[in-house]
Amino acid sequence: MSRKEKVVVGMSGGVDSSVAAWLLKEQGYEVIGVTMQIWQDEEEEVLEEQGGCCGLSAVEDARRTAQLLEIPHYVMNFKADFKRSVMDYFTAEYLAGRTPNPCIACNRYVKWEALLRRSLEIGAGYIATGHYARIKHLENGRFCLVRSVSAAKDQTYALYNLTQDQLSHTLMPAGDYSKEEIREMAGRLGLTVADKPDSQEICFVPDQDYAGFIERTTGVPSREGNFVQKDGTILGRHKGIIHYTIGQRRGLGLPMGRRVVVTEIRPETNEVVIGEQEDVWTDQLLADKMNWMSVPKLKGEREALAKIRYNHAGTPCTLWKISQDQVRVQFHEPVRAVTPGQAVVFYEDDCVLGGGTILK
RNA sequence: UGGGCUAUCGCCAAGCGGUAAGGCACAGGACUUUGACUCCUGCAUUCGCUGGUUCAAAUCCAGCUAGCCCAG
Repeated sequence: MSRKEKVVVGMSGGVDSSVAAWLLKEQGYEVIGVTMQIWQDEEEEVLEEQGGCCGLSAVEDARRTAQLLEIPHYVMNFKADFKRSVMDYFTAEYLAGRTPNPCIACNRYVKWEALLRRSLEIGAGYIATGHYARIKHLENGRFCLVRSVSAAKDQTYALYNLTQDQLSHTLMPAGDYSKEEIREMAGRLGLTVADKPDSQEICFVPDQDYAGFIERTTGVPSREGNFVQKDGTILGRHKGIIHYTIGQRRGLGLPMGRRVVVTEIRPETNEVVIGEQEDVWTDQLLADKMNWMSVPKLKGEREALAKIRYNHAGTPCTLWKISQDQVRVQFHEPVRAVTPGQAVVFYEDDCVLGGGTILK
């Protein structure tokens, strides 16, 4: 007799992963719900009202949902992995003058590495999440992420860094539906989390003060420095480079009479360069730490659509390999605020070609 | 202290007798599984001070105070 395939669903306590668990159960899988403890201290359930992909009353919500779906539910501790791969990386990047994307690191190293490993250990063949993305097994044997059916809610950008091995053990049932449909299903199922707000912001910084978080965890207050113009003219004092990112205009406190923005961060001299809005538009970038998805590697020149941040519709571009791990990108039209540390993800139609980290 | 000029929200700045534009900054909200961006809303019962003239003054007059410029 063929036993049902076992799949571990990462249940955050939100609507998406809850419905994902139900969908998989409907599809005949033996579903096991797992809630990952990644940063929150049990006692701190106080701040956790806002909802979130990785926080809170998460455990309670997930447990209740699992009960309703009649699937087993476990809580697993991944705090050490999360601290090392996400929080420490996050802090180090900011201190180096770059702007990290913690969600991408969390997906790659915590959800799809630590969780997958443990899931395989307990006999599961797959892990699944509530991400809005689909996975396609291509004719060339590669696994590739495909944008979710609704362009309005597509999370492939944050998942570009998954490896082939990880993808081969992954299911993303939510990608076949729109957010509205998911909520509707949750409502029909009577899930209490049906109307839970979407998660947002950095989950491990509940008060939104990420700079304060960095100062608290490192124990080092950020160092003030100068706001300068490209030519070196000093315009004022800044609160420390970790407070800024390329293209930022609010929070500068510079009454210049016009909207000015951060154009460059110089960790060596602790300077933040201020320029005009148009200075922050460019038509090329350099990326490294490439992860290829639909192809084993890049050869020659290639046309694609590039997203340089989570909320970016994408801009057509041409890319070239300049070394085994780096690519140069020429956009067909200027893009705003290319930011070192952020990810650039390439798409061919709806399929993720690959992606990397923006160098400059 | 001879002459001239200027004093309006944190910064810049309209206003020229009829009951305080605007920009920047700032705050709040929307958007968002990162940071940003963007969008929306709010932001001087008061115009350096004190008197005066007017039905009515930030706008006219006088004095005072402060700053700037030119002479010394």
